Amino acid sequence: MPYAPNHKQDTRQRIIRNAARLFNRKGFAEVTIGEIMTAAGLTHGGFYRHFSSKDELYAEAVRYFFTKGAPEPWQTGLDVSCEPGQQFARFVVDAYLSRDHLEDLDGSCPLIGLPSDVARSSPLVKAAYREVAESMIQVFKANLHGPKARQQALILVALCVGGMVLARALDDQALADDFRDAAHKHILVTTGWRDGRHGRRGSTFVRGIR
Amino acid sequence: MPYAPNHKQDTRQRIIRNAARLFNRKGFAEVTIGEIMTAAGLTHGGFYRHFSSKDELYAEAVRYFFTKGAPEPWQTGLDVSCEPGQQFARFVVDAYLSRDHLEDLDGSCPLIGLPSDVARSSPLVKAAYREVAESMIQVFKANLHGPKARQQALILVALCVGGMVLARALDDQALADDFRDAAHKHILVTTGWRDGRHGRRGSTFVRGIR
DNA sequence: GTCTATATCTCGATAGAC
DNA sequence: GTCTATCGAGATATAGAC
Repeated sequence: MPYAPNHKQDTRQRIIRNAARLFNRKGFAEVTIGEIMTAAGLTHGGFYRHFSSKDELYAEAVRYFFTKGAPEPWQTGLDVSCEPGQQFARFVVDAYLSRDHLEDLDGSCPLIGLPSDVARSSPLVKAAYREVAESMIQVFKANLHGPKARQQALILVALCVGGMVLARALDDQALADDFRDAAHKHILVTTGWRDGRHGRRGSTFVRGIR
Repeated sequence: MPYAPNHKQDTRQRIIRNAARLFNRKGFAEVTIGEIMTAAGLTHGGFYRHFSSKDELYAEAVRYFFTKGAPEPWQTGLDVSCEPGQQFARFVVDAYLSRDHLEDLDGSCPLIGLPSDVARSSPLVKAAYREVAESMIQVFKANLHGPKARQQALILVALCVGGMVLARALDDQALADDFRDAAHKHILVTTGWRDGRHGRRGSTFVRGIR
């Protein structure tokens, strides 16, 4: 018996992990199944023993980010989704709008890596995308107060995603940085989390976040 | 002489117009040249007498929105880019975050229809995308005051784009509406343009905008 | 469970007639 | 300027050996 009991599960996870990376970097249509399988150390013939279609894998790959792919502290926060105080939410904002995150084409949040791809995808994929969005809303909402906590959380998510999506699509790094900084400052000021300085110490603060 | 003097120009414009619509709806990779040419009433063989590659057409299609594709008042504002008062900027925000705009998959602003596609495209395409983004920044900036006018304009753009990009990618219409409304209210309140009611009269206010 | 081999299809781009 | 015809590359998905 040459296969370990959970060998297939491991292989499946390896496929998903590599698919998430490749989809994030190149988009859905531009990645081939053969490419994914090769990256996972397999040949493309065996793909259909794990997934019934490329689309099904796509949904799994989107979900992957917040189940296994996100950095450690983000991970933790998503599980409990109500860490004490504002420390964690502040950490997420810093990390999300950081240059590291902008440049991490492989491992970034799918919310900013795949928005227009998902908008045109199957319900299966959109559902996975919504799960990620809702968990992000929850993270912010848990650290806000008052009756408008949810509405404010939505604004923070829209600002984080909007700022990063634009920064990603722009060839002009100065303009991209302006978008990130403006969004970051505005969030810190309107939430009262801090006086609103970023830029200078932003990148060191979140170094290693991916 | 069976061809009118500007026949080629007209044909070229017809190709671009149909390409913009198809790219917006289906994404870059999912649209074939044959499909575009058929929509323009031609066969795909003649394509390369107008464009040297699919990529070149893509850049033209992105640019098309704000040179010819946007609704009339938006058009006007983009040309002059400094209408008097806040009336025009307010109009743009209403229209941008409207349900009509959300549902207009063919004719929407490329900023929200193609962000992740453009992020992975050639410098040519990204340059066109930047032109659209910068013109939108200008529209807002011209209607804001003080030394922070530009920074505030960036925030408005990020909120408009972020809110709509998320709304587009979500299968849940209630959540999509929440994002649009939250972004809209927040903009009106922080700019002081109005007290911040949307939703109920939002769609009638911008009816006919596309 | 994973391999090789292949059927079937579709695309971008070119060539040459009209 | 636009057509028809076609090349060559590369895709998804399947079949069957091991």
